[in-house]
Amino acid sequence: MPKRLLLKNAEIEKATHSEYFNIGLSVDCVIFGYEDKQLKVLLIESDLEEFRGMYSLLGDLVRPSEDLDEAPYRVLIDRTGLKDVYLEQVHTFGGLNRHPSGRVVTTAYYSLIDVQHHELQITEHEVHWHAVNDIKNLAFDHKLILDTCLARLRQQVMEEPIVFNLLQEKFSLRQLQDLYEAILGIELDRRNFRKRITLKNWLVDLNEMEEDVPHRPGKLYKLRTQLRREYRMSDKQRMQKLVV
Amino acid sequence: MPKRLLLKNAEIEKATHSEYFNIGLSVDCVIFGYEDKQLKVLLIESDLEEFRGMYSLLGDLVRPSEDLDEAPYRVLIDRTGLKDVYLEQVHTFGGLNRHPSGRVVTTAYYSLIDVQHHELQITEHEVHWHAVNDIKNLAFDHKLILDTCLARLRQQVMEEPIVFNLLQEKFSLRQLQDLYEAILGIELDRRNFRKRITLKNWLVDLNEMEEDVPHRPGKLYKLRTQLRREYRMSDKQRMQKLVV
DNA sequence: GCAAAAGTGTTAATCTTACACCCATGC
DNA sequence: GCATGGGTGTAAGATTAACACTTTTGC
Repeated sequence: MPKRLLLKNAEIEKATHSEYFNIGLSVDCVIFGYEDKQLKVLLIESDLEEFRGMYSLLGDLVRPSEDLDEAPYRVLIDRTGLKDVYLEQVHTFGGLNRHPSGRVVTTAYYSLIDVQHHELQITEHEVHWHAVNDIKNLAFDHKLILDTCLARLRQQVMEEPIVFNLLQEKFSLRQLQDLYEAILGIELDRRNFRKRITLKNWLVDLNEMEEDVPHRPGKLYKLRTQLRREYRMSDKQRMQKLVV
Repeated sequence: MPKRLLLKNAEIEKATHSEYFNIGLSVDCVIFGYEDKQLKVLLIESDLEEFRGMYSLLGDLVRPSEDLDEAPYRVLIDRTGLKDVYLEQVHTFGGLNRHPSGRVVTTAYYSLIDVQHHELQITEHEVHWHAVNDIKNLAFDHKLILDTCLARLRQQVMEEPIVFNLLQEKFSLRQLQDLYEAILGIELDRRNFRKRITLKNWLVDLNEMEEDVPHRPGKLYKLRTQLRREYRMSDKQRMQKLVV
């Protein structure tokens, strides 16, 4: 007899499977910043004995009454004081033994923030910026998570104007190029770079110049206002916009 | 006093947060197939009262002792009898009220299978192929999941030789082009299509001809063996290969 | 005047697109 | 012999890659 013909309601379904509601769910944030011409990521010294002396990403368990996509915002606000950050879900890691506390599945997000943002406050003194290139290993499977997010960032950066979240509002083309080079890990031709950026029509010429540079100052630009609005949003918010 | 300086061990950490281990985790599979020049997806009539008469994706709760990435394989084997399928994790959906049974977060995968595979057996008679283009709505948030997976498939298809998982081993260029058109929803120029495919060097000419076609038969090709090995693997397996 | 970086254009190569005719087969 | 799709090449346009010199400023 095909049991599927008997409709169940959701309450019965839940009771039947209650033993399955026994997996922890967390989010981990790869918070990228840009400083000293290097791509950096915010890490905290692990507070677990098992990973003494190692660093880990910033994350937290998802609360039972919070949307999955809200959790990384909470983490960002708690750890950096910043809201309205750019956030993108990347991948969910669910290996059986990835966490010593038991079964914890984690959804990884990456975030781009301006390290000079006036509201940025990293209060905990165990939290620091680390150059991505210098990171050899991390607690848990966080090195894999970092690598996955970095690969995704590199891919996205070629297509959409998201890197501006890593810069202050005003920047020169040289600063922008340095940033692309830091993210992609390659050198770019200056003329071709400027041509491509111009073609994309992302920028507004501010008719201002750099100041206090020990050489000929460059022009300052900013991201077009409409794009800045669009690409400071998370992918979730963009997705909702698509639906409307 | 900064509490973070007191190292916790994992056991204490778990005890502290036990109330958080109260979220269900499931996987949902968007199983794509190709038949009658249409992209199809495998759906089941919902067995929940709340969604009576609606269809939903094939999914299941993740077992406490199973890797997240193994769960969709189990679903595939249970529902289709197929193993070694192409599977790719796409996105995790964790809205608060997405499931009437309570808090269930789901990780969506898409899969590509050959509807003519000799081992394919869809035993449950509530499970059927549906043309993707005809699907207007689904139970839960499954329409959103389907759309997200379709968008990802369209993107991947342009870059990597994965569509061959939807075809039998031998195929003509016409069949291949029809498939691309079905997935992308656009028409392609035959000459340019053949040129691009030739350039990519994905195919081996089998020196065989189509049979039983009511017109001039086309040549048959297959995917190069090495690529077939690589791209029948899931992204998890490919990722592991990268690490080695 | 020298060091440092800004700013700028052209050419060759590659890739993409659009497009039309003859050919082989089944009926 | 006719209907159906198989098979093929070329030219124009767009994109990308490589490459060097002059200008402006701070010191």
